[in-house]
Amino acid sequence: MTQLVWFRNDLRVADNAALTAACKADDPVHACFVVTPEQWQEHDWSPARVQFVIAHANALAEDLAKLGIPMTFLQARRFDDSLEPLTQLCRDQNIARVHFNEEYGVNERRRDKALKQKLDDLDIETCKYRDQTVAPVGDILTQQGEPYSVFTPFSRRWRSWVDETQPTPFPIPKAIADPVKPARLDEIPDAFRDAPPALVETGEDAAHHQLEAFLSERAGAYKDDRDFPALDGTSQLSPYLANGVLSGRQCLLAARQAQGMGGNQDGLTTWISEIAWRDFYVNILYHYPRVSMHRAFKPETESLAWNPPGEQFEAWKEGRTGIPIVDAAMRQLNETGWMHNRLRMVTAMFLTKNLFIDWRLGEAYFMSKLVDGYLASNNGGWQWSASTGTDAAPYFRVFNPVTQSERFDPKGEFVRHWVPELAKLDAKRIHDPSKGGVIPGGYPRPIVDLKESRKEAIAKFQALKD
DNA sequence: TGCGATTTTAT
DNA sequence: TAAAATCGC
Repeated sequence: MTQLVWFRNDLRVADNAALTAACKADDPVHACFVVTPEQWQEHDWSPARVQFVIAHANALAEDLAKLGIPMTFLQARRFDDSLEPLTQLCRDQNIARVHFNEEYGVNERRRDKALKQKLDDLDIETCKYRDQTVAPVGDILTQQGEPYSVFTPFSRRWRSWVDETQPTPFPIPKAIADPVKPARLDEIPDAFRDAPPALVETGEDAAHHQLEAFLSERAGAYKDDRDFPALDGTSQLSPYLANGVLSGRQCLLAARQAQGMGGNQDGLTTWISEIAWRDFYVNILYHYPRVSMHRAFKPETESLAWNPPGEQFEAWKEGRTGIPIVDAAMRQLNETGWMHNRLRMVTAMFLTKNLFIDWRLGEAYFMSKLVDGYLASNNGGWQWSASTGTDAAPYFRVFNPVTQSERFDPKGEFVRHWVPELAKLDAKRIHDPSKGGVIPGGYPRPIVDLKESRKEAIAKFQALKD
């Protein structure tokens, strides 16, 4: 009776429901991971993310090898092509049960359903686990048994679920056999060769060190510092979370322990609510699959006539809009594969409201660059900014990127770092160099009038009501 | 986590 | 008369 664990978006040995279940019986355990480059391209995975995933799939194979669990790396072009090698592996290894943790994108769900049917025919059992979130997906519901579509009541319910349930992470399974030689993926698929340098260290241990360092050194100031992109105010754990090297549950438990030890309660509470946001958006994806099918959560916004993406879209992508904070943020994204969260909102709102370009194009571009690209959160964030989503920004509440820059980068340090053309401007002028004085050579004038475009966007949303 | 116009309030 | 509160997009 050999057990197979299929790893996908859960590249960890600690706190892994599928792995824990597979190791429970006294049976041999095998592991596998499927490389699907064309599917990844269709899903706009970035080179940074693919390289992160491959590095962590290798690290996982090493950790599993120490537990006596051999890893097989399978190759397929797309999800559809992955069923055949998976079932072949099951036959070769005489697998009795396949264990995996659920994923919630439509293509992933279709793939898993098709695999289950195939395995049923072969008399192989399929065991799936709701391990992507802190509270199992689908369990946080209103008193009427409906899914929440507003964050605040969701998070209240989520918090009391956490208090009642006191979830604890699964420990790393004990070794089930002698160590084996780890398998290794050496090839990076061609499309993903060109990536920025790794943002964070590789491996589950490194992820846990970073979590501990954040909680002991910076989480206390999180509430005060997290909105200032020039500060090191955020946890920087998102690449690990997005790809399952860390679980939300591990982060939550570590944060609650830090709270119990008297850490700054406000900072930790604010950070915990970010973990709740992650669960919230995964639940939205689960209950409303249309959001992962390029559809708006709010159907009436489907009729908005977005501007065709032309030169303005190119300028946004490349960080030459003439709005310094937008350009600084886009250059940070392009050069590092990561963007500060406040700036994700600022740049997304600028694209969707001031340039009035379809949020789907921005969503796809972010995915194509981010090392922490995570369907649920990225889609949720974009639809929030575009006012097409659940609990979205009201359409009339449009960020002014210059005001945001003055408020959250008051000395202009962040802008100065990423837009060196403007380095000589003082803190008064750097947020809006087109306002009086000479614009430094090579830096463009704003490609859009912020005031006018804001008014037009509000009018277009207003017209939906008539 | 908006902004600007208008009305009300404090002195 | 200026600051604060309120209103509507």
